[in-house]
Amino acid sequence: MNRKTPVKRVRAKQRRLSAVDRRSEFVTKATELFAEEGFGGGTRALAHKLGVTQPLLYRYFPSKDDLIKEVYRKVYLEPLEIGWEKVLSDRSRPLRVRLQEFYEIYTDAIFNRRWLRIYLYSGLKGLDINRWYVGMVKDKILTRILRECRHDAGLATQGRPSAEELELAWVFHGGIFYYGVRKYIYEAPVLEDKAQMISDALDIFLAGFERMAESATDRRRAPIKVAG
Amino acid sequence: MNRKTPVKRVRAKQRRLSAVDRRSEFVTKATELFAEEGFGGGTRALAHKLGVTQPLLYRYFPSKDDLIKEVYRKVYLEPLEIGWEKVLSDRSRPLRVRLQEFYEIYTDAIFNRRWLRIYLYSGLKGLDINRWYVGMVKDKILTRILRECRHDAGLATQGRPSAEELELAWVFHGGIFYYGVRKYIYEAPVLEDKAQMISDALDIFLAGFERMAESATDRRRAPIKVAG
DNA sequence: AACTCAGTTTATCGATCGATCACCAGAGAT
DNA sequence: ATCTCTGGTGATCGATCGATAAACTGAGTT
Repeated sequence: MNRKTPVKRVRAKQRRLSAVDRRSEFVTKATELFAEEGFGGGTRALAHKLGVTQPLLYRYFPSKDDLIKEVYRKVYLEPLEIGWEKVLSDRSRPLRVRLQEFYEIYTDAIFNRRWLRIYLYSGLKGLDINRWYVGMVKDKILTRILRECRHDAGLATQGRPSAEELELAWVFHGGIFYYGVRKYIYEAPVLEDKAQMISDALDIFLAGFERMAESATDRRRAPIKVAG
Repeated sequence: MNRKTPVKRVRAKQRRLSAVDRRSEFVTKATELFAEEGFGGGTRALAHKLGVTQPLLYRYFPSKDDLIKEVYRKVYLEPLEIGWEKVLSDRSRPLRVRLQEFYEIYTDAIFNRRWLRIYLYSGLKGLDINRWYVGMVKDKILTRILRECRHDAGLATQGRPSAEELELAWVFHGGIFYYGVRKYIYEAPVLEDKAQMISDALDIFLAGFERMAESATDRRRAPIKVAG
């Protein structure tokens, strides 16, 4: 072993891809990696997942941060492609059925390990896109649900929902969301029948909304609150 | 400037602390740091927060991981010091009042940026302590609440709650928890009156539980579910 | 057969990370 | 005044990080 053996370096069969394919493969695998390791996941580990070397990343993205932004875009925008608004607003079907179907579709889209973990990691970073998403949920989902509920209860559907109504909807929505967190982040045992969980949650939400609507018609402000 | 000036290196006034004080100061500041930066936060940044040098950390902790474990212990065990069970189980007071008070105390303890962020970060790491905490919530809080609810509704309080009951309680609990996440993690606007939010959430949960209890006495299994 | 050019690799840089070691400093005991 | 014990510092190591520069490779064009 005193001679520098010219081993010819059997290079792993270099798999060439088109630029667009390679780029999207980077984003896909980066989503997987960052979902597991957080955004601190290394560029070398990412390259390894693709079976390429690390500097190749920088032919497609100026920096790791740009790659991360692409991951955000993909993760946040992907589930939005399904048309939600229609399901909620189609008044030819009963409200209860619409809500059930909407939340089954919505949770089918976001209840998976990848989406939830990326969402939580990005939330902890306090990025604008996360605030944008929360605002979107409020405007496109909760406000719409409340409007339909008011319509269904024979109330005026004008203007914005009250802060208390909105909070009610948030607690309901958050309760369902937390089911996904428990199952896919904490990996805790949950009620297997997701549709049943949604149905039960809807039962109590709708009952609660009716109760609130009734007391709101009686008095101007419902003094339900019990002193702590 | 051609001579090596012996500037005498005015060393920052070395603030000596007792071993126990310094150690606990490390844990406290580490909690702050890790809450903001995640557990990837650097040991040098931590030392800087104490106004000491980085190697000093290793006189008190064998490794960064041991420090992290200490942070876990402190964060997870601190809010447990308040006696919860008593508030929930004191049947001399109305159930509604007990639940309201319990959740006000509980959320006072955990609804702050530090606790919630450490909790989420540790949850994403999938550590045992996180599973332990979730199990604790289930056994010490939700199961107890359900037992009191059953007692209040004149039902049998034997044995474990059904999976569906438990899920109902989880959705309720998760809805309240998500209020804290929205406020302190997403920093989104929330209904300012936390007690009001708890009161409203309790209203719909209790109404929902009664409904469920009624249908459970009628039929053996409530076929409420609407096909999706 | 020689040329071209886009996809990929090798080698390496500077910064930062957790961790180790030898040494320093100062309050209390003798 | 000296010794001792302990909290604290300075210097530095090896590993790993994101990023850059230059060289290589091979299918398509001429």
